[in-house]
Amino acid sequence: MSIASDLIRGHTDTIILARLMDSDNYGYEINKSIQERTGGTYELKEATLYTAFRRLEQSGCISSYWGDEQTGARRRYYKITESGRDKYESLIGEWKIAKEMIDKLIKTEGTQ
Amino acid sequence: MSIASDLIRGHTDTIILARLMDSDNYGYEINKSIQERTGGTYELKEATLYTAFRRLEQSGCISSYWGDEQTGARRRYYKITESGRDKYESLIGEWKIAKEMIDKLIKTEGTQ
DNA sequence: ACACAATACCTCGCCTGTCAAGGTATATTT
DNA sequence: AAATATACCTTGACAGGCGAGGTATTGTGT
Repeated sequence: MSIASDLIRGHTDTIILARLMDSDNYGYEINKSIQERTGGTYELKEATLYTAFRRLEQSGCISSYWGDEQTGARRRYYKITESGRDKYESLIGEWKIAKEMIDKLIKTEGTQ
Repeated sequence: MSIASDLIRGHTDTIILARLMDSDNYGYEINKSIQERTGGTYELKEATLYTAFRRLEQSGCISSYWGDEQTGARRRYYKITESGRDKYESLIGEWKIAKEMIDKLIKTEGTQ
């Protein structure tokens, strides 16, 4: 397994929502853009990715529609909803808190 | 559930190992020290804590022994092993990488 | 012409970690 | 006598990640 797969767990939704903040996009491309951002270090597994899409759609954070490609494989595009944008902002906030908390917790120096 | 329980997932082992780097300690006290460090914001649930102890002991990161208290409830003390110290250092390294990676992945700005 | 890789989607079932809910036993406080 | 705090533990359910499998279309290499 790669370096940090378990550490990323719980951030999948945030990562996907972030990719949809600027513009609609489809699964395969979203995944590639994630790989590019980490220089190939990290990639969402397809099963994880599509599971997350279902979860996010069910909870109203994203909606989906089929693209009208004349050629090539069909693409399902995802669009972030207003509620999804709110969710993203709140997840970002949680991450900031969690980051500080973890840093506090994994250091060896005594309290204070 | 509290703010960031799912985001901490995967760091439990690191958090526990960190608490044992300086000195041996027992479960209940370890958990209290974790609560104190976050000002009560976060606490490991007991089931999670003891599951983690089993896991860490099985993988050779910690060893355990019963304290010789003359009074009060019995205490099982945990001691970090050499291999546990190595593991801790490597987990810290992974955290640094993961932290940067997540920061890259959850931002909305374009690549580069 | 034919095989293979790449694009693009999807599901099933296992594994692992978390945790609610329950339990035990001792010591102290009310 | 009852409640609280200390201190340990297990069981079973649940959720997320992902390996392994699948479908269909288009482009590339020989």
